[in-house]
Amino acid sequence: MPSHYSISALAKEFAVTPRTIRFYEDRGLIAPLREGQRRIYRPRDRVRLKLILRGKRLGFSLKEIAEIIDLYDAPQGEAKQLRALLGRIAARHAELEAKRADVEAALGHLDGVAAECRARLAALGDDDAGKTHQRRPA
Amino acid sequence: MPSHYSISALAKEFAVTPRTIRFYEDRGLIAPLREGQRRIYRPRDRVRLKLILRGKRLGFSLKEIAEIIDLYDAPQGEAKQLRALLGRIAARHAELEAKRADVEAALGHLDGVAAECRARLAALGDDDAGKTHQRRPA
DNA sequence: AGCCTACTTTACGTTTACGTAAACGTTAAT
DNA sequence: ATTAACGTTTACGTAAACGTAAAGTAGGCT
Repeated sequence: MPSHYSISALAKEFAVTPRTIRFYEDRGLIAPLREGQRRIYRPRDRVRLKLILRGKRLGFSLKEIAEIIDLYDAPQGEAKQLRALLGRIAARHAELEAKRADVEAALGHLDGVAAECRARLAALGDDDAGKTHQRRPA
Repeated sequence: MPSHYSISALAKEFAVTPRTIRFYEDRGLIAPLREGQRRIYRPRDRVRLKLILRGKRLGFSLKEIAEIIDLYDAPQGEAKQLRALLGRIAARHAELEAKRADVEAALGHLDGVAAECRARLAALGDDDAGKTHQRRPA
């Protein structure tokens, strides 16, 4: 595991363009070191990029992602601040639980359609309708 | 449960603007009846809207959502088409599973930060650090 | 030296998903 | 009869998240 990366190395690893990574930096989501003009990414920068992309996959905006990542990077401070932090964490937790519920619902719906689909296939006299997902009949 | 809805009724129920609903229609995601000029939404249109908004919350584009909803609305056809449909359903299923994994990972990460946060609170001599999420000490 | 490759900044272009304003029709209430 | 509430179409505006092109820099190879 390298101790630092070039922008194109990271871009390649996560299948994004350098432009994208620079854009995230412009929005304050990531802050690599500089060696002259060039950007040097440490492992922690790599982790941040990973978190950013996961956030994107979950449908968060870059602004929201910035707030979420800040949660991770700020577990210092006094009791009062820590309490406030816990509050914001709880809020994000609730959001994620809601998102999980959405995923479950969508999966349930989809499985329902799949079942109906296989049923129709079976009704058409297809003898191997379960190729894709069904358990083998005992 | 009403047998049909006006655009503003639906808009209010789902906390979106009429403009949004018309836009979805423009993109072919929904197709209400017309009574003269006015749009009349049946329960099935309401369901579609619900599915659209869930898709949005999960980070799908309207184009992807259109394809997904089409899966739900097309479980007819011949064996060959049904098999193709099952294939597309399986692909979407995999996407959703991946999304679920992302949610789980994010929740895990978040819980880790929360735990660390509570630990620091405790270390600061705070006696009630678990207000937000922790189980009561026996 | 000359060229290639990777990196940089600057800036304008593009797509998606709507917001917003204009101008108008229909029904219901005052 | 007029105002209000709700609906319609058309069209331009906008924020987010990049794409893309231009023009320059810096190190390495031959």
